[in-house]
Amino acid sequence: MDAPIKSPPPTTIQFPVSLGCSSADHDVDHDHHGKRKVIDEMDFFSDKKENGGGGGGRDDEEEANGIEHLRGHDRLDFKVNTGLHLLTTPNTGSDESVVDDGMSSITEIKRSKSEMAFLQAEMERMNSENLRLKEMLNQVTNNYNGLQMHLLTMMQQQNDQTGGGAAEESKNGHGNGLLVPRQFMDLGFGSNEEGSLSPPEGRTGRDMPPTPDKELVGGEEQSSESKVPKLGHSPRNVDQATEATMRKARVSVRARSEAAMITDGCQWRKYGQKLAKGNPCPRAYYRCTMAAGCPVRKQVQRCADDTTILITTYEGNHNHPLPPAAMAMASTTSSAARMLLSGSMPSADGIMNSNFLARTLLPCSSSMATISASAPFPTITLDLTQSPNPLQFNKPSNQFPLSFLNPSQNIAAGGSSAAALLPQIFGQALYNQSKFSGLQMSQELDQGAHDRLSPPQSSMHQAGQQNQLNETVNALATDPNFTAALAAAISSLIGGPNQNNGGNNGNNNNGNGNGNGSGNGNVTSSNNSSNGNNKLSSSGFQVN
DNA sequence: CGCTTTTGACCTGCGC
DNA sequence: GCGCAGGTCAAAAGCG
Repeated sequence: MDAPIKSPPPTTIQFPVSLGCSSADHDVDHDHHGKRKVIDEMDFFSDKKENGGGGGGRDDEEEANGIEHLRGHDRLDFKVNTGLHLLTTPNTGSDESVVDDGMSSITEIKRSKSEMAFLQAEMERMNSENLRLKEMLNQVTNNYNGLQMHLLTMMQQQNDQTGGGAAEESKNGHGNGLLVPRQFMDLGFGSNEEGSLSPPEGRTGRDMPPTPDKELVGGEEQSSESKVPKLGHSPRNVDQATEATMRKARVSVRARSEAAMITDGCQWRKYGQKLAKGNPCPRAYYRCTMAAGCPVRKQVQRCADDTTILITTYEGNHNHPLPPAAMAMASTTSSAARMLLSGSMPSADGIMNSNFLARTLLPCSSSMATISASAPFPTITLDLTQSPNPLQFNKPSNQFPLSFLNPSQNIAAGGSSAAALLPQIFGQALYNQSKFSGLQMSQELDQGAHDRLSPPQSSMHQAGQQNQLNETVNALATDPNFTAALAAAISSLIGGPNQNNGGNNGNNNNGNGNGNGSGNGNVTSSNNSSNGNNKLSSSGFQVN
């Protein structure tokens, strides 16, 4: 309920990501890169107002009146409202018993006025609280960004010193100024990893990425043979080991959707499909086609137990700038992977550490972020199919069914900006967690950077920032109000208990559709119907 | 015609 | 060594 924040620009926490990406941007992007239109995708970023089915008009009204922007808070408001009403009920009764009919209307007006005043006061209170939370988040974000920038700057300088800088620049296609976007396409470890950025080599004519992991990883493959990376003795070893594992680390996102796949802002090309054992639903393999040689891949498969659950597994880091819509998910998965790796680095207790982190991240739900130790590759699973919070409010089943919502529209329309921030919340929280949990790693990294950066003040400066950030995050993590608010926001955004997919994943029809102008939302669960013979109707598996 | 998807074949790792 | 399963390749087909 941050409605009263009137000026649109500062309505949200200002992440470096340009959240202003409109669906139009998205569409444009798609148009640039391919003619294909996405037909049936679970759109994490469209803010198509699902509840529009029952209350589209209501939404407009409320937004126009500035009554609600965050639905989660809306629920809160509703509760408050209800409570007030209940409290005033006795008065009403007494009034009725005493005052005759002529006076009743006046009394009623008075009562409604006082009620209104109450509500307004309550709203103001909520607003101020909301603002306060936003400021806190802003502060954390700023600290984080500052630190991130600083680290990247140092890494860049380090690269320059080691001769990698030029390559880095040429790869990015920009100068130093690209640090900001970069931090979201690849959180840290920018330097050596770019071995994978080598230009496409002699693959056959198509736009296929030149090399699968083996070639991309190259010499690092040996180091990644051991599933759990060995901690090197030098920071650089740590860096390389982490990079190698980073490519093997996977981030799995479970989301409830009947759409064929989620729209995460990237462009994917399907390169294979398999029937995995134990699951009648085929597993589809995609690789990122936004840049030649991008090592990022993803697997999409439906859950065998519940076919409405879509499991998307990401692997690798993008080596190219991403559109804002893609940055959210990319940063989320990248951060999750980093958290996973940093948490699992110290061999044995790593898993526990990671679980602890997951729990710390989402105190009200240990099941939202789980880490698999048994998988061949370290995998972190973000489960968006469950309602983690006992505070979960009953919401209309159509409300925010499956999508993460489109940041742009959320902001532009003054809609649920928190929804737009969810990936960032995940990503940043995860990343922060990874930093603080795997502290020894980050410290070593920092140390490694410091070793190459003579100025002691830089280390002091960074240490100061680190401490500040540390304190801030610790304070936030231990602040039950914050965690509760965060949990409430997340739980209000992630599908409620009854995401019955009513209206057939209307999450796809955000107005003109996200990158797809044609009939959408008609996912006839083609997966299920056709997976027997390993065939999928094209309508059911359109890719960006 | 160019691009994407499909799909059978192939490669690789792992367990027995 | 063999079989199995996961993952990838690439020719063919489909689509706009």
